[in-house]
Amino acid sequence: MAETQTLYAAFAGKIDAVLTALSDEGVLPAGTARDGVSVEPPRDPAHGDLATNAALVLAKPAGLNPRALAERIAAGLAADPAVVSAEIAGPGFINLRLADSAWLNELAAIAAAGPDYGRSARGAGTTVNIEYVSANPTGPMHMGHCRGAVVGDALAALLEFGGHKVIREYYVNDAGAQVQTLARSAHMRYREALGEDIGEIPPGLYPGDYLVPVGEALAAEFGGRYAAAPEAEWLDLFRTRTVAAMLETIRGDLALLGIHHDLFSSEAELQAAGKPEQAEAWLRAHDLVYDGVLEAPKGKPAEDWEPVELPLFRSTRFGDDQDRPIRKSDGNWTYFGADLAYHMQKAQGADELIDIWGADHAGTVKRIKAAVAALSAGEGKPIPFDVKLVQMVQLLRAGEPVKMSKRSGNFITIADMVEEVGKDVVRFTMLTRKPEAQMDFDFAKVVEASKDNPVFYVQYAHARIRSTLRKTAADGLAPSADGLDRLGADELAVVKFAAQFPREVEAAAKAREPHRIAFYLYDLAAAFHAFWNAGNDDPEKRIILTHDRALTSARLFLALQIGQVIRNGLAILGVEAVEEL
RNA sequence: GCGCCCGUAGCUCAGCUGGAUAGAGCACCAGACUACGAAUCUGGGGGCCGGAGGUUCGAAUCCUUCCGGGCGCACCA
Repeated sequence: MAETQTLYAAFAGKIDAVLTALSDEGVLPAGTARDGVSVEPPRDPAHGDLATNAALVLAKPAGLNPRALAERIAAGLAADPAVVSAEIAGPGFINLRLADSAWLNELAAIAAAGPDYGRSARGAGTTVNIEYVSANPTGPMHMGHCRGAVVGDALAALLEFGGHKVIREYYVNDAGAQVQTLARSAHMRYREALGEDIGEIPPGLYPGDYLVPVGEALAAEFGGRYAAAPEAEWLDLFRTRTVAAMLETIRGDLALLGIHHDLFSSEAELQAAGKPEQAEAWLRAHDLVYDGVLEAPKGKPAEDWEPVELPLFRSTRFGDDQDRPIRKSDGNWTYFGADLAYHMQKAQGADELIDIWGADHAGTVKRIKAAVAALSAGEGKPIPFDVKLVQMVQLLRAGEPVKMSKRSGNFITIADMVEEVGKDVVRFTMLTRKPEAQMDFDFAKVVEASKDNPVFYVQYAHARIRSTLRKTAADGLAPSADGLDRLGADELAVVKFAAQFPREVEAAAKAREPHRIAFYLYDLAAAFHAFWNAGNDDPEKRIILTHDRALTSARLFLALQIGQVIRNGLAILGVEAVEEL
């Protein structure tokens, strides 16, 4: 776990040192906050290599003219040997131009860190629990689960790379009415396996034939014992068996996407352990749960609405629109009541919680946030908690929406998708849009091998690099850092882009947005392709120069490191970097 | 009616949590292959960042309000 001192981090430190010096001289008031000070590449490369807004941000608290302050800071920075020039621009930006050696050193840093290049200690080892997928264990994973699964998994990897410990968790809803329906459906298949003619699966039960093997297994295990027995004798048993079988299926489906959770938490076990009761008792003791009557729902005509007294959580105190029941009128826990206790349980094993939910659950975000906020007090510590909503994916086939009918059990499964287009395409494509925006997934487009398909574009850049290295290795040419000072402007442009990887990772981790890595990789691939193609116009710019082995080795070294950065980025996304297409 | 998300080039989308003249791809126009992999690259046109106010040195970004689209709004999970 090498922590690389990256170029951007190094300059942030240098700027900070200059500010400290100015503070010592009395130019800056002591204790002036430096939070807003940033170091970033300017949008326009003509402005230089790095820019800082330090003077703009600090001018006001220091009571100074921004440009005057900028001159003091720029003078301090210009003294650094790695800085070729420090110019003041616009309202008070300081633009730095760096010596080529500074960038070439970064290339060496990539080589030294290898797969750890870009890894950050920013997370400071704090534990983040990410709950994602958590699909009901009533059938195979289908398309609707896919995006959240990929986004959650990539976010987990991103946060790990960003210096957090991560718990990947799956909440198994094995306690409600739906899993009882599942058990009854399995019982039908069980009777069928025993030779009974069951005809059509009755409406309300799960018709999918994925339960056929479950029925067969039950028949093999129990024979005819429960065929005509009253439900009370087999319901729990069949539920347990069937849920276990469904979870096996789901684990297999997730594995196809390269997803492996650390923890599967059972709602039934949570309830059996009395966790919701404990939560309720604590909340009642703090006047956060009371017995009350909900208002009739608005917006829809409430035909069958009846006022009933229920135990209500005071979520309105935390910004929700309505207090929310934690138990149903039959005394059982509502989904929310159990989920509340579940979040308390998760908080005990982590410093921070993240839930990845489908957008169709947006309406319940406020209440669960309210619950975690309330329970923070009970845990004696604030529990940072974020719910990431993942919007719908519309499946298309060459522009035409794919019809899916859940009722008939005819839906596109994740296994179908992976089989048709491959894991890497599914994962990368799901990450080429910010999660909160709706998205189309067109089976025809995602397998297209062209530059408007980012997966292939990035893979192609990597494959080109690997292909070049294979070819030169066969000729006895090896990458070498010895002649790096001979690299020119075309090479440096790519290096400068690659050097931004660590800050992209940090920014993406901070924002919890893995899709940024996908976009960055696309841009990095573009920078490499541009560099490559310069060799088409001018043969002297090709990587392989038969008349100059030293320069070839230096360029190979560059290519090797660009490939490394692409691999590191793809690793975060869970996408394999291929050797050839 | 209420809540959440979205609205950026003709189309599909980025925009580094407030920075400089708003960027990519597709499409369109004009170019680059006797190949280190052209599945690529170079150049060009194309914008009231949905509208209107506000906050400040500075707004696509933050606040208010309207318009348009999506999702949700029960003791379902």
